[in-house]
Amino acid sequence: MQQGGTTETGEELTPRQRDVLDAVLRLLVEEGDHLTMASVARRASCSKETLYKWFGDRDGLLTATVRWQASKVRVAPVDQTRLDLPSLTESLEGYACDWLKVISSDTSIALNRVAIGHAGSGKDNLGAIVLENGRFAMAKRLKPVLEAGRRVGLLAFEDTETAFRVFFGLVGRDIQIRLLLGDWPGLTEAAIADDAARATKQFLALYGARKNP
Amino acid sequence: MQQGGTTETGEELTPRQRDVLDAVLRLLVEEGDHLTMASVARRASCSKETLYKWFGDRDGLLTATVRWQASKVRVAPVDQTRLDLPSLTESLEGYACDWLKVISSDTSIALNRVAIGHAGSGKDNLGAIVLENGRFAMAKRLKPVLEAGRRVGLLAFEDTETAFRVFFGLVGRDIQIRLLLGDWPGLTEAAIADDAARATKQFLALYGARKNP
DNA sequence: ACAGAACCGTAACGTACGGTACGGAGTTTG
DNA sequence: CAAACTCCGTACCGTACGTTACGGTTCTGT
Repeated sequence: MQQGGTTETGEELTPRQRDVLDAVLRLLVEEGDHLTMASVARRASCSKETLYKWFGDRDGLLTATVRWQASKVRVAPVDQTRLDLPSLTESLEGYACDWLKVISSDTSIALNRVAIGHAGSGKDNLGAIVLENGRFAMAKRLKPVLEAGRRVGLLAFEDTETAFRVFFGLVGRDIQIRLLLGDWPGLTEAAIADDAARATKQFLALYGARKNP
Repeated sequence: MQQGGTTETGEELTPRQRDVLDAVLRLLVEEGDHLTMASVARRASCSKETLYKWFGDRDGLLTATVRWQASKVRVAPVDQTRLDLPSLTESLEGYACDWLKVISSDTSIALNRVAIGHAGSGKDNLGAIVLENGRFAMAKRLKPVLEAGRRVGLLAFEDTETAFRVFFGLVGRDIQIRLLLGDWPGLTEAAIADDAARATKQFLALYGARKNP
């Protein structure tokens, strides 16, 4: 399962350090895991010695970068003031849009790629960090909405986790794996909106409560 | 390496060469992309010179390995003799089972990881090969079934591609990305069967002809 | 049996890169 | 100004690994 890990949220970073990590992020998008400590130092206009002093080693730098990006992505939770079918639909669609935008962003793709590469040579836990701040964070954010929907009789399901995973599948489908493998399933703003609407409609068709007695 | 690799299906390989590629496959599962030419030569009991003579360079070896694995995975197409709801359901469930077994296998995970890593440092087209023999091959295999189902009035959809992708999402959900990132969503034989049945049921609920548009 | 090709094992070469050391410039403290 | 600290730029070191080279052994055809 997800190990709790040190819950350092990527804070206690100086502005200068954030700049460095942003440079790493940009390099990661451009060169993938192929970036070298020298290229980072050059791009960030800092010395390698400083990199090692701040982040320990290459893996530490990568880990800090993943954490830093994760701390930036935190989106506002979907809050439910009044719950009716239109507002629930809107929440789900907005959530799906957010999610599709995240997974199709250059940064997310690059980060997932490097985390997956490291998961192969299982040295550090980049994969766990990415998973914790991606897939699991999104679940934590959506589940209260699903359960609220069930409480007021708009949704019907037994297991929240299962329902979430179905929604996840309906939204993401083959998009993430294709992007990671270098395919480009043309995700425009409009296509994302369409996808979000379709996924929401289908999810409601599967888990929407029938007319109550 | 000089590309020129067109539609080489991984054939014209001698048995000895296949043995070598199988060794690469095993090493890929064990060490990920971290394998060295020396380790391959040692494991396969061949000389490095032979590796370079046969496969050109490291990327050529990896490409040949991906092609070789792809040529092994070819599963028999789902054939439809008579089409009624039970047989369609069975076809879809069987297909989903196959697919889940493939994506959760050590070999598939290792291969997807290395292909994704290479897609990042976009040097060769491993990602395209994996995609072509994975996701797209599965689509080619299932689409005739879906269209046959529509022809006899069991299914209702406009775009076959869209319907396929929804089924893909319902089956795979978050499983592949979690496996690639090193998470282990406990996929037993029984869990796979359950998942396949659930996905099929939900797909029929969405696209079964009895349903409203 | 013999020549030549194919192949194995190992050694050697060159380079890329992670990690370290050091001098110097800028800033803070006193 | 001086001492202490931080950090940049660069040179340096050791190692890992891709690639090549070569001597020795097995296989193949005549």
